[in-house]
Amino acid sequence: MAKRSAPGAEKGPKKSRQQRIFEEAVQLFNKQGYAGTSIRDLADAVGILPGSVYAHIDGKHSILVRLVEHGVEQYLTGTANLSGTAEEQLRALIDAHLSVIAANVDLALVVFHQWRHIEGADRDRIMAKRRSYEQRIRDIIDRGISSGEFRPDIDPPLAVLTILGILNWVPEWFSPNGRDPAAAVSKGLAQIILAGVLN
Amino acid sequence: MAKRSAPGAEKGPKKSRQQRIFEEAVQLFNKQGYAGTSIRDLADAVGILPGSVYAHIDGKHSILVRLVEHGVEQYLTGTANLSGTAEEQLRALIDAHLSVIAANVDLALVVFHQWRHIEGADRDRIMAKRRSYEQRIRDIIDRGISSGEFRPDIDPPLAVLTILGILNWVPEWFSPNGRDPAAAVSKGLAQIILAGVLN
DNA sequence: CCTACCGATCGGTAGG
DNA sequence: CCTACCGATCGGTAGG
Repeated sequence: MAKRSAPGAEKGPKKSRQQRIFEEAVQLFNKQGYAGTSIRDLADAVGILPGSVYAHIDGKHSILVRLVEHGVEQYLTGTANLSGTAEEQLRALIDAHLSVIAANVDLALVVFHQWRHIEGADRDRIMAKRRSYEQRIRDIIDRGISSGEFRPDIDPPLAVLTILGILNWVPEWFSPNGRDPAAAVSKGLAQIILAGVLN
Repeated sequence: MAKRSAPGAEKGPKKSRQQRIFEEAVQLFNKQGYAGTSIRDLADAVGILPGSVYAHIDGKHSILVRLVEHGVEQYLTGTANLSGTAEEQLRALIDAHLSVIAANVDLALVVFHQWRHIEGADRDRIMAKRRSYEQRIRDIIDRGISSGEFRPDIDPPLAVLTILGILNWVPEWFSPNGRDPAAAVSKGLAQIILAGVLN
């Protein structure tokens, strides 16, 4: 009875049931893992019966692929238009990366932990996008070394992995409701990262 | 027939079947996740029947708890006796941490990805050990700032999370058979980390 | 989105 | 460590 309210009475924007399923999947995949989450768990979470889930999705696996791929793409689109000096570009990338994480920490955790459950062509496609993002960082490092902004003794591949490690570890501890807002974390991490690479 | 050879004929040291189960569990948990790995998978991997697995272990969950707890403890024991200046201690910790990872990258991945499947008292106990390790890093940072070795404008909690991020991201890309030996990675990461904190 | 259901697989156990 | 088995749950489907 309380389920259906008048269309104009809802507080937030209307969410499709499919959208609800994806959102609940993020929480459940995070808590129980992909394999440990059943279609029945998902159905319970959105308030429908197990068989009805298939009216909205192709299968359990396609939920995971869509979540991870969409998640990865956010990092790419957030850093599509970098300009300025290498230092400015690196600062902008750090900020964009942390904005994506902070916007949905749970999705970030799904992206980094559950992608191993994806195989074959889906995995190849997603990995290619991740590598493309890593290359974006690599290009900034190379440019910074060439321009003399960054220390010449830096090992570029290792620097990329270091920066990725710092940034991708953030979802493990960051809380949107914690005492550190995302902007403060971004500023602090940018300071540490830049201190390590600047000439 | 080929299964049982004369006791002295084996190449490596004798491994108990229990040990074999734990080793195969590391691989399987990594590939399929804890929930996605069945007792039957484990039994197949060690060459016994599903029911026989319970002659060696208490249950599926106890395998996970033991792997993760043992894994976490390695980081603590590897850094139990640090001495010298803050810089020396930090270098030693980085080296010890990477030695533990390099000794068993797959176990490291299980530790960092599968601990979420552990709940209750087991989880509390393991998390306490993790926090104890983090405090060990924190103490080094604090000491380095006090002594003037490290930059005074460092945010200690953030520095700890940065270092943990760099180190704990290593299992995601490190290959023991890759072109970078563990010692080279340790040296490179130490250089980058120290550059970020040294005064 | 529900009813009703499928074959497969799950963790685990009794008794040897 | 095997034989033989248990009740529970799994992803997914036909037909409405």
